Amino acid sequence: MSTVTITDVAKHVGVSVATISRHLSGFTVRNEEKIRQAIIDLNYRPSAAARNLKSGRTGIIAIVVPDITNPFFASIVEGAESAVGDDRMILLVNTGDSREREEKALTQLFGRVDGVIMAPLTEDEEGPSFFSQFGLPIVFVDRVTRDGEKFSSVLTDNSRGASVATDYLIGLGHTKIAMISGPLTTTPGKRRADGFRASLKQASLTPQYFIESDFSEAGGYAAMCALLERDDAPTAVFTANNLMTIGALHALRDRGVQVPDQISIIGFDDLDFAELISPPLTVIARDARLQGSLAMQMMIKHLATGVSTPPEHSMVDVQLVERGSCAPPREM
Amino acid sequence: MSTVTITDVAKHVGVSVATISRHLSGFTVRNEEKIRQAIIDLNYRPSAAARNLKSGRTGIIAIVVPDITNPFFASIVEGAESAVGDDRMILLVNTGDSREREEKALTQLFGRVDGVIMAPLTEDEEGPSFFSQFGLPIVFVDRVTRDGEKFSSVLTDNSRGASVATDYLIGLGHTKIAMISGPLTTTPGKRRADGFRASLKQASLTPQYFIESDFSEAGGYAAMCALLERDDAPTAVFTANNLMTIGALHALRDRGVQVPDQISIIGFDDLDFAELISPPLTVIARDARLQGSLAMQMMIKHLATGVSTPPEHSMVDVQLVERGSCAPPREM
DNA sequence: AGGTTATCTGCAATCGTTACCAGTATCGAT
DNA sequence: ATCGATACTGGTAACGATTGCAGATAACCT
Repeated sequence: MSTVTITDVAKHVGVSVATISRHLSGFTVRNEEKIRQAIIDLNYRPSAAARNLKSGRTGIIAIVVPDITNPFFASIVEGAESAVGDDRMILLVNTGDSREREEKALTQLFGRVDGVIMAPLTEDEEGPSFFSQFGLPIVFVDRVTRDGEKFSSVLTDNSRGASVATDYLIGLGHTKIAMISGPLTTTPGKRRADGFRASLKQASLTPQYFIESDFSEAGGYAAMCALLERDDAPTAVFTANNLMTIGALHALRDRGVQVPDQISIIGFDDLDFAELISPPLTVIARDARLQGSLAMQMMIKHLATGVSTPPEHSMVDVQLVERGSCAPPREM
Repeated sequence: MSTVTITDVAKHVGVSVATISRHLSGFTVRNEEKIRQAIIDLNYRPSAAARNLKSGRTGIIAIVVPDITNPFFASIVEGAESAVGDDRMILLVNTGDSREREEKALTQLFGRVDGVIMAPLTEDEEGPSFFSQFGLPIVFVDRVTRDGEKFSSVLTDNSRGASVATDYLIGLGHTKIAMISGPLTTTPGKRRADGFRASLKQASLTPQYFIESDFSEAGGYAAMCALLERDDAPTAVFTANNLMTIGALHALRDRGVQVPDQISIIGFDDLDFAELISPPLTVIARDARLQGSLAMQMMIKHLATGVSTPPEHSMVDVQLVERGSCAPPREM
């Protein structure tokens, strides 16, 4: 099969390997045309492995996500892909949100990739040395670590997003407002919970309907069921991510609870089909594709300017997309 | 930084590099414990590039998809990830369904990966030599090429799926049945159209409402609009993939057309939120995760058994998931 | 003790490319 | 004709790991 090396091409043309190499690197050489032809004739493709070994670079950037089937992360990846350029490729790692797999991935990634974009949910618990030890450029997406000063990041204003959602419900007249939260050990989980609590406090309400869940559809379902079983059920609920929103909606549907007549619901992160749901879903939206693209741009810039450049941080905005799943409480 | 080589470790322990290498490869050597300690102390990680160069293997398998934000492909990738094992990783290429990017990817992939799982929509037009020239093991997902005998594949019974959908609509009493088809240049596009036509013919109906679209949400939207503008509009529509189904539903919603009262709709490929739509969407479903996992298993098996093994082909089944978006035609 | 395995070791070649170094041909200017 | 500058060229040492070979040491047997 295709085990043609630069030496074969050199022999075929009758020049040295150095000349072929120079041609490949874009320098002008004497037998341009003959070389070009020989490369095609022999079906020669430079060995990426050998190049990596010499240059120390691989042209591959890794993206670590907890769950690629979550539309939010799929969009992150797609955004990153769109910004990756012609000379680099993306290596995807799906951790299933397991800390162990994440760590193993980082170890395996070393030497295979030039940098890593990390968009997982788990919070760093290892302290400052953990990520630094790998000696890899890292850009974090929506995650804060104790290594914060050393790595770039693309963040969401999570607490503001949660506040906007909560304020919106308060503005509609709700007082019995629930939150189905993500794990408080994660950056987005914690920040969104903070925003929720802050808004309630501002309105002199207490967070009596706060449930910590796990960002999964099943978790959202279970949490919603728990809320509905209370004697004094809430009239509005804020779900902290897209999957839990879907789970909660399933629960409401299964119980025959009418939205927004009996309960209002607002989710964090938009969904492609939010308008198709009945009623159309009101959400806090942000541009995931942009976040992915921004992260990739940072990485490329970092790779170009060298290791010594100080880390950058950018914050993408959130906005309320009002559709039909929230209304004033029925009876007050 | 971490530019520790095997030589450094060898010096540190006071043995030759060969010994370290053997330890790394699992052979028993004399100073096990000292070596283990030195590796930790120096934070040594073997260079993947050097290993690749020697062994000719990278431990990376590429997956080429047209659009990672399409839930179907996200599930394919997730399934493949789940089957990849501890010693390999996945490199993702998002082609945006561009034939050009696909070809470029294949070129770049050579030498970087041990094999490629191709799940793109574009049909091979280059003839038998195109994929073979790269000398890479390839497993195709839901795609037939002229190189068919040389490569393994995981296929869907597309034409049966389309027939089941069409027969279902016919069984409900529909005669004015539309199909919003994918491009006929793609395997799934063509096969699904074939199944649709075959079923109509069986029932002595003519495919007068057949529209060839592009598997995109916008395409589905436009096609649905075109159908609705006809004087003699269809009473049922079969959309050939998930994105076009979403587009068609948006069109119906925007026009205020009631489903299933005024029109019945059945889609190909299930959606997470199909039950949340009102009415819940009836679809032809298949197990995308399984397809991805199967493809990866084939690849790993192929890599293990060597190049000479004959290609395998497997076919995953489709099934009708009846929900609420189809009903008998109102007026006949 | 002597001989035979068995086990481990270091040396050095190798993988395919790039980059440094020195060498040669070509050219124009004197 | 000589000189220097310019433009290419080929030889070769890296890059960091693996592996066949042969030598060394230890273990075992008679």
